[in-house]
Amino acid sequence: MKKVATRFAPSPTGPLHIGGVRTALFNWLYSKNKKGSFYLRIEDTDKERSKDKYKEQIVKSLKWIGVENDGDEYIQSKKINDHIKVANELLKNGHAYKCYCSSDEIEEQKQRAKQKKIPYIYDRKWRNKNESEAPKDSKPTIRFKSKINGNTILKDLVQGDVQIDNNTIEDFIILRNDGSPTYNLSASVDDHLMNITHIIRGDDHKINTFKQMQIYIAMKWELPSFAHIPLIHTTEGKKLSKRDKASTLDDYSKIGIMSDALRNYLLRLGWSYKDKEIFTLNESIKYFNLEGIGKSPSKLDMSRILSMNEHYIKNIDENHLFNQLTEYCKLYKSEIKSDKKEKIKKSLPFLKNKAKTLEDIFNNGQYIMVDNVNFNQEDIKLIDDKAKKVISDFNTKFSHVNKLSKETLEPIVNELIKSNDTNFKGVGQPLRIALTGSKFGPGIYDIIISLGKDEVRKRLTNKKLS
RNA sequence: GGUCCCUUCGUCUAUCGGUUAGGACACAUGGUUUUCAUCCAUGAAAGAGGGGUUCGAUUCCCCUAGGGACCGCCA
Repeated sequence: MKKVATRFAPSPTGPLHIGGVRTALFNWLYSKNKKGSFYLRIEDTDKERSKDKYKEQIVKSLKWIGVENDGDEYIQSKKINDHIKVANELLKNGHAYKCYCSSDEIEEQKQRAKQKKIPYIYDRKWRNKNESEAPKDSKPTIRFKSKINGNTILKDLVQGDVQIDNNTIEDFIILRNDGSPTYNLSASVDDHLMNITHIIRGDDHKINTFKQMQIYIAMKWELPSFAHIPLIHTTEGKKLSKRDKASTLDDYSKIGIMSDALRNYLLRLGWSYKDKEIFTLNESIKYFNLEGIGKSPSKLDMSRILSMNEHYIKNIDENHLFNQLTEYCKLYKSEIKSDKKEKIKKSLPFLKNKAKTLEDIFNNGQYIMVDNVNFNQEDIKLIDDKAKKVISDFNTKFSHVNKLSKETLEPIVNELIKSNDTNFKGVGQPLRIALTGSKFGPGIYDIIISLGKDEVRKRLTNKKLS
């Protein structure tokens, strides 16, 4: 058995969206499961649209989600000569021919086909014409001589046997009239040269596969296996595109989605293993297979992403969570001041309890991170004379407490409930507003302990409360 | 329009001819609770339609309908 090799081959012409990330993930997982290799190939032969910043974004995205390529990135534009060499070989052995049609001529044919509502397919005009009839001063394109008769069966590892009439595949261009190779040529040559054994890619490539298979066959190369995975759809049911909102990884990381959670979500989108929902990285490598990939497209569902993230927030190691949080704050919010870090870390057990995202934890922990309380304009109105008395009464008794814990604080609160003839809310709410600026938030004892004695006393004597 | 693909709760899915069609998210209700949450329990919720094949079809085949992808000298 040949060693399994997969690849992910994006073109750096736009930001990588999560459909691409999932394709990369599946390729990577498959290769790791088979103890094979996974390569990253940058298909940058469209010089006009390829941008370095997109390439960097792609590399960064894959790294973020945990997909690592073996070896260096393969830069397609550096291999153009290999592609041209193959084109010439195909030309020499009769599998390709020169086409002298001008682009205007082709364009006209397409228009005509559109008007007549018949499918456009290149009319193979130059397939059998003699070179001597070629117009002068006209540079030809090189077209692949596709099969006209019979049919081809693609044994797709996800979709099963897919049969197509050969005459529906046109004589596609492999070399432009400027001599540069086109996608189908470059991709097949590279896949062959890289010894790719399994090509796992989006369903939208299926027609290309039939073209590329013909190149393989004409060159007498050993065919790789193909697996076409269903596309990810938007909630409207259309193919996800770069223009769609919330389609890049950054769109998710900036709202505080963690990479492990998104990886797990993407893994389960279109793939399943029994009833298992949560997969560690190692488990996903261990269980991933092509049989588990479904045949129908799946829609993106934000609430599932959120709940997956919530699961990870509540279950991962707290040190790890803290690191993720500090990194997140640094990147997208404001860096947590060093004197607040320890307080935040200790408070994570309850801060994370009501969070679906890192952003939620940031918001929940805001009261610890700030030096001065930001009062909610509506909530501060709840501080009436009665509340003020509760606050100052509490402060008096609190000043005698040395060790902060629920056990030492609860008696004080209970006393105040009695002496002020109120209920827990009558005490808890004013204190919460005084300490955090909002009537919503963590439990009052958690707040007090997280802030520390000095900070609590400082906040309880805030002039805005008197 | 042509070619190809798809179709189980709202969503992601399990089922590989015999199940009260299972799980998860979301939703609803109840309980716990000091606010907001968490947590726990319960509930509602699906085989697109029609033909076959079979003792028996969600499962296999065909047709219809609906949805999607592709149809570049882009990748």
